[in-house]
Amino acid sequence: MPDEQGHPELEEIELGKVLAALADPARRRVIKQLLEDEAGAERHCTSFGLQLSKATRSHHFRVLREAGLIRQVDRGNSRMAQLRYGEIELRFPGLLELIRREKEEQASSET
Amino acid sequence: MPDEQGHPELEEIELGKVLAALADPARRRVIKQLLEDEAGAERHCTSFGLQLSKATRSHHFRVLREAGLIRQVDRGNSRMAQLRYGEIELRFPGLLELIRREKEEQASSET
DNA sequence: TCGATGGTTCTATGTTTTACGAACCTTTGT
DNA sequence: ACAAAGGTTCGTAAAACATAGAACCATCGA
Repeated sequence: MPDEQGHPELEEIELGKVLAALADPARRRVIKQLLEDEAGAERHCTSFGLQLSKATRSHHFRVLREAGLIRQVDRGNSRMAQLRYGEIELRFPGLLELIRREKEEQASSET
Repeated sequence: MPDEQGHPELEEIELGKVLAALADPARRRVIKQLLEDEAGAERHCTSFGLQLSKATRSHHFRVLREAGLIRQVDRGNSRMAQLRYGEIELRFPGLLELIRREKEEQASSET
């Protein structure tokens, strides 16, 4: 079962949910940016340049979190996002590389 | 542009569409079964054990085709489905392996 | 030729997803 | 204590999606 903050354990991460989470261009964009940072980097949720209201942003981060792709850590007032790289790589080896390689225009110009 | 039957060319296959196609358990099930056959095998569309009306089945096969995951070939009365394994592997190496490895219960018991 | 078979398309319906404003909660900083 | 800042949740509206029945169009086989 997910922890109090809604993070699934490694074994609970489901391929279906992960694929659904990554099917959205905005969420893929978040993951892509996290992939460009150094391992374990934490990023502020507003730092991804998403042209969305904060309610919608919150929604997308929830989907990513519940799918198991990111971990959200409370840092006082803010909530930082961290890619669960090692775990995802362990569970679905190669998946994140495919996301990383996608051209940026493709992810943003999608229908 | 897609060919007359709606098959995208290799370069036109988009990660977003592929992920969206694979996010559905029924469609993932089809791909999984195709992965179990020998390379290049053709399967009859009714042979996947989908508990769905033929209209819905047709819809799912269309999504798979337009995403570029399968090729549909007319064989007289029937339309056979063929996994575009080599092409997908070329474009998104490792992706199909992830699908193959997913446990069957997980794919079918999803919400 | 004609009925049965296999598939697609159209239309309709219910569900899910995306999106946003408004209200709300918490922490920070003064 | 209180206002500002960062996020979540709620209510809601619009779009997208899954599903199936019905009409339709081929092809196959008798």
